[in-house]
Amino acid sequence: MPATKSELFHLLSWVFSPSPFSLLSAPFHLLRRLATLLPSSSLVFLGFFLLIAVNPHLRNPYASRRFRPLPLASKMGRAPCCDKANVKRGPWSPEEDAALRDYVERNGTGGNWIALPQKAGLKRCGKSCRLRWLNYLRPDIKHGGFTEEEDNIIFSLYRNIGSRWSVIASQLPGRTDNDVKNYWNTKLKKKILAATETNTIPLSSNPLAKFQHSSPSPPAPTPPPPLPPFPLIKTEPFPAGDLPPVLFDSAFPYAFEFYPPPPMLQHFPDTILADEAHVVSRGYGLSPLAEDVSAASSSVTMENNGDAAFFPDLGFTSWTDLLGGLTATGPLQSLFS
DNA sequence: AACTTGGACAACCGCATTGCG
DNA sequence: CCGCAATGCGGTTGTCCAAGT
Repeated sequence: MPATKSELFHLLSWVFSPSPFSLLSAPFHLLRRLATLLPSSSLVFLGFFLLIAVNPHLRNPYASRRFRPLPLASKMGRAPCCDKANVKRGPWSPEEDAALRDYVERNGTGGNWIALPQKAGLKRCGKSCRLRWLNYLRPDIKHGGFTEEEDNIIFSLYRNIGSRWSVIASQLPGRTDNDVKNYWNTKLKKKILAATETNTIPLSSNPLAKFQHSSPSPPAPTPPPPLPPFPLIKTEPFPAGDLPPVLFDSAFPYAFEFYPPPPMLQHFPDTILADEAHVVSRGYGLSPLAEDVSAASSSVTMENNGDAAFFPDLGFTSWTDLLGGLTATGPLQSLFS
């Protein structure tokens, strides 16, 4: 289809000239030329395609992700965990809860959650059953509000290991990772921020003072030992699969000092941790239990070296940043923004 | 009373890891 | 060692409900 000189001129004008007239006219010339070449059905198809392509609402007519079509990946590579078209979703009914509870109490999970729903007579995905059991139906689940003691543990661990909710939850009997995560996101984070905004708690002391037992909790048996001068931070990256080697607490010593550390954080008083002359750290090392828990967790990998996963919403890119920030500026303000 | 807003939490999703043949 | 299925995990979204307008 040889283009006429006039059409070529318009096209080139459109590309190279800033003239609004040529900008307007050239596309129409092209479309007119196309129309003479393509059958009308093709144009209808093309128009429809453009309509869909430029309109996100038409691309995805499903307002709720509940009804979102399966992503392409699930149709090609990775097999879905269950037939989503034939499983019930959404909130569990009391009858479903009873069926699942009865089945698990009588037969256990059998180590196979995928096959369980069929055996238990449930039209649910195995993953959904597992989640329901672990987060809600398990007999040892603790429902109800979190105690101040739990607040302290969560905050201490979050500061030290970040959002590894399963590890944190493992230190709170009866609590699930989902529980802890929701509690942190909806309440505890705000609670701590509010405490820092009252100015009653200098950041150089204990941000958790408000939450710690006042009475009749036992008084601090002994005052904390005098802190070595800042900085006390060892800056080497911590190894994969491990918690950071030194965490410590030039800025928040009292949360640990006045409050007994959670079991996984054993106190190794006045340990000299690194390079003899300048880098000293007091504080908390990992118990064997913690190492097991940590090794079992999959969150810290060589790739992120723990840094990227740590305090992701806080703007800290490394342990060094965080620890430096704690003493240099008001960290909690940016922490929870 | 009707509607809006925001909090709380249950549930889902997709990716990473683990375990097994 | 490899590939696949099952499981674990953390981030995100949906739903319910109470309080406010």
